[in-house]
Amino acid sequence: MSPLSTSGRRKRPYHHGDLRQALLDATLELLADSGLRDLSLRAVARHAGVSHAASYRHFASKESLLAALAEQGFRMLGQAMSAAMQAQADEPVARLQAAGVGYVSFGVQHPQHLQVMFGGAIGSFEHYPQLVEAARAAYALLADVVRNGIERGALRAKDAQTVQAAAWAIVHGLTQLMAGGQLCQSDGAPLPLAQQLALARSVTALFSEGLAAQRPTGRRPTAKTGVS
Amino acid sequence: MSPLSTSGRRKRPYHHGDLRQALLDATLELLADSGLRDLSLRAVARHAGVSHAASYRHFASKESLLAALAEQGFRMLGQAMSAAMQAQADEPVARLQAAGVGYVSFGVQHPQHLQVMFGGAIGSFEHYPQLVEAARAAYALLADVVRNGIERGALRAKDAQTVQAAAWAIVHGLTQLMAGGQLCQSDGAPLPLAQQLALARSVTALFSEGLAAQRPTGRRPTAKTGVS
DNA sequence: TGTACATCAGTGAACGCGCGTTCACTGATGTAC
DNA sequence: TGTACATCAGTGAACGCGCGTTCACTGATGTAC
Repeated sequence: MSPLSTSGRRKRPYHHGDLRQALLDATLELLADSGLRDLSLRAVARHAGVSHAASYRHFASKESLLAALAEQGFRMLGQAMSAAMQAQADEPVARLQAAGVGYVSFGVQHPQHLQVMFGGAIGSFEHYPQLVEAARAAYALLADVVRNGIERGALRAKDAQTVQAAAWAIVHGLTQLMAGGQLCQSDGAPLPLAQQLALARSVTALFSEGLAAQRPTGRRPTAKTGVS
Repeated sequence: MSPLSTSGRRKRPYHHGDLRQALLDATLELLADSGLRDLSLRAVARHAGVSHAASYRHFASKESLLAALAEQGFRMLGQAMSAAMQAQADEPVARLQAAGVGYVSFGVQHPQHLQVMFGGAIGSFEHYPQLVEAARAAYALLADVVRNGIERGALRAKDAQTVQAAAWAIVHGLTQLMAGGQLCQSDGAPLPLAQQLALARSVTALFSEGLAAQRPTGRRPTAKTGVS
């Protein structure tokens, strides 16, 4: 990216090349180390190797840097859900589950983005129209797959809004609980990624099968069922 | 509480009476006004009408004050779930739903507690054993009603852990999305309390009925169902 | 190809601020005798 | 009932700090001619 190699003791060129992205990257690294609470704009600049005033060439304020990162996060979330759904046949229950797994999968793999998106760092989304739009678009993916499933008679319908809220809530809650360390191993250590994804699959399966107009195996409880 | 009335220009007695609780209350009020991000111990003391050093007679640090508040929150959460369940007959599906409504109801009515409990203000719960215990106890209520329902054959069983995680996730997610303002009216205004509770009831009903071993009305889709 | 000049990215010093925490203190309380 | 004294809750000044933001500046780039 930078015109001169930074290796070999060459002094860093006066112009950075892509400081905007470098600041966003530095922010993610600091968030991974110490969390939102302790994040400062000065530390971000320090981490990116520039003076702390330099960031004002790219972001109007600390909050607007975080808003840019949150926007990036919502786009990534949308892509994660889309990609997961496209790997499915055109079957509403399977697509709903896939979208849910995509949501959780994004969240547990990008907890820094999650913090900025949902951690209350941004006073009001309304000041950042592109952020509002990105968030809306991500939610719409989930809402659409639910609405479509209901219209096609594949999902039990109360009103669509209830089902949409429920679908959002379960994947959001699972993501937050795992990323926040509340849902963890019995010794308190966070679940390894593979187990997080496995839990995401089984929870979303439970939910979307419970929502299916027909029970998958007919009308008896699932094959796996057994009273212990 | 205070031995002399504070009205009538009587000067405030030197000893407060119950400064500990007054500091907790002041914290809640400031959280309601401006959120965790801007909360300072000095402002809390100012709000409670004492010098900013006084709080160190009651809390070792800012974080330990927040931990005390979080602990209080988890106890309230547990009470809200217990109370809601006790209003039900001894029927697992209804009790699960009631516990869920209790969870959401607590959260949307005490968003300041929620921030302290789940907002990342406390670096590590492990430093506060009573907090860990209160959080564990609250979760156990939800986990127990699920386990009991499965053992009695009233809830479909994958493994109990999946169902417990799913139950926790859906009520937690719904709470966070409503308290955080993400789940709101079409004009962006937060839902009024009555609608929040109504949504809590319908979402938890959808979930717990989807989980019931038998569909409530037999084996056809719910009475309300209709393709739009 | 060479030069003047507008543009703009990054610098470094400075502003003013409020923070968390510590400390030696003072005022009030209650208990032992 | 009265007094000495230990206890402890609250005070106010101080410490040291890093923060977000602004400003006049300088170095680099690229374009018009």
